[in-house]
Amino acid sequence: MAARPTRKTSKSSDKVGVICRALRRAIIEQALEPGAKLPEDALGERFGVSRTIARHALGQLAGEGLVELRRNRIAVVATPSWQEARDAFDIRIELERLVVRQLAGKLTKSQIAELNAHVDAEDRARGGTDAVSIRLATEFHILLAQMTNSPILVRYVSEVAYRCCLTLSLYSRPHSSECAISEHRAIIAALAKGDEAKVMELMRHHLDSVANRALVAPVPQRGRDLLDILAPYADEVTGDRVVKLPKVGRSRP
Amino acid sequence: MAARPTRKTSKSSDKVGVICRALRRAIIEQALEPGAKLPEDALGERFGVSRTIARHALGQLAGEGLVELRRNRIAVVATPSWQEARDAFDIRIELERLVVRQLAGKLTKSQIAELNAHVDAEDRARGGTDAVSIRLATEFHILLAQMTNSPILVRYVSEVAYRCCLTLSLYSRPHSSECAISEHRAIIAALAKGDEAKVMELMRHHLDSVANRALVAPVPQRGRDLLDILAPYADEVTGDRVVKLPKVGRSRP
DNA sequence: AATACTCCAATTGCATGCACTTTCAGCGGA
DNA sequence: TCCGCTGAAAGTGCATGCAATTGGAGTATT
Repeated sequence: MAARPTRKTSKSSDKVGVICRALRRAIIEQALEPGAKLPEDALGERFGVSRTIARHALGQLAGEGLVELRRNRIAVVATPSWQEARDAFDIRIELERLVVRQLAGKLTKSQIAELNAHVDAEDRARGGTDAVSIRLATEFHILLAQMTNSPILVRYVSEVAYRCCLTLSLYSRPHSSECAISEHRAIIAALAKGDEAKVMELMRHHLDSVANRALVAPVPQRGRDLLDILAPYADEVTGDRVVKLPKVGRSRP
Repeated sequence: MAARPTRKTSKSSDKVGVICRALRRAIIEQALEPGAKLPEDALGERFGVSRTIARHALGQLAGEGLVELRRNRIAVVATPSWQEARDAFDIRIELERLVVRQLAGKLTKSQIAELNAHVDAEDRARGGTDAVSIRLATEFHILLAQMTNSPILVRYVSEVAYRCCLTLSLYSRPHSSECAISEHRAIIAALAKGDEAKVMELMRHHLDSVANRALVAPVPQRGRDLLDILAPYADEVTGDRVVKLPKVGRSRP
């Protein structure tokens, strides 16, 4: 009757959230490379919402460090420097050691089964693209974090893991997932056994080797980074530009 | 000279940022208690901007965990559960240990002077209100983080420190700043000496004792928490409400 | 040919308006 | 007296419109 004003409000539209998730995924699967432009109009049109919503979503992603938001300029997918990437991994190591410390010996049978199932999926995806492997590997770590039942920890682990994903697409050589997968299995085993010290060390080693495999060159400053290097200097100058950077072949002409 | 289109674009209005900072500060100084309502209209009017901007700012703060955003409802200052507070402190300990690990033995003379000056300020503020003491103590930790030159670390330490501030106002007994201040001094000394292990242990002990002083009761579930406890249950039911919570004396009538 | 200038299209910054949802005071029935 | 109902007020969700800024192609100048 007229007495039921909202029939299925539970469908909480949450358009901003939807767009955030979509963009996040697109970014970590490298469908959107670092530096890719994200105009509000285009996003809005693509997702069937107004600029307002797209804008709001970009704001959230900027808060997570996945998107760079410069005033009056088109938003772009973040391009972390090599040092920032290293910092992100350092933080991630500590956070995820905390995760496994809290989890060691406390997992239920069904949780362990769930973890194993996920790694099986990773295994199955080995034939597919790198992007999918990387996403699945990342989701394994997020799954672990979720099992702590600590929303804050989940948030931070997710964020920093996504950031690390982003850097993989920048600095990584072709991803080799074999070792990552076996290390995931080792971590599950140690968690089940409840060996806290062991699993913390395993996690450190795992993430450290991922980082070292990813961040190959100490500070190579490849290609288009030149633009970003000069950006802060140019921004310092308030009114007029210093040099008009000659053509350096932007990501793609 | 009509050729100078932008005279001082550096005045980047950044209204959203201004509001965020203002609200953040109001929250950590307990001018806005947990649970306080934050209607978009009111904020917009207060800061001389439109609802759009206020809304955007609330979105950012929600991302930082300082504000709770429920669909179609007025935003409120976040009310972390006791467990979330404990989790936040655990994360904070690990992050700040990372900070001092990176900083040990690497501080310049002027940086050490800056830290000492800050603690002096904390000392001077001992006569003032708790709110200011807490804010200064928190800012000491953020200052440390900034000296790592790692934007990511700064962001996470700041966020989690603000969250902890929030919990202090919920669960803390009257703040006694003496020991905190002396511990800050001890940390500076150990940093200057470059004793990495020592300073990491100092930081752990410092934050742990702050947490223990703050989170006194294991899980007392005081007063208005009742509402929050029942909230998820009520939300599960889509259409109609289960019970109409009787008067429980909301924050203030 | 290379550089500087100008102007227009593209895009963001922000406010406002409308539809929908929640809240709550007031009213009527048990 | 207590409970449930109802309608208006308050508040959010979102789209759209306008002003301001930026980027860059085209033109003028050396």
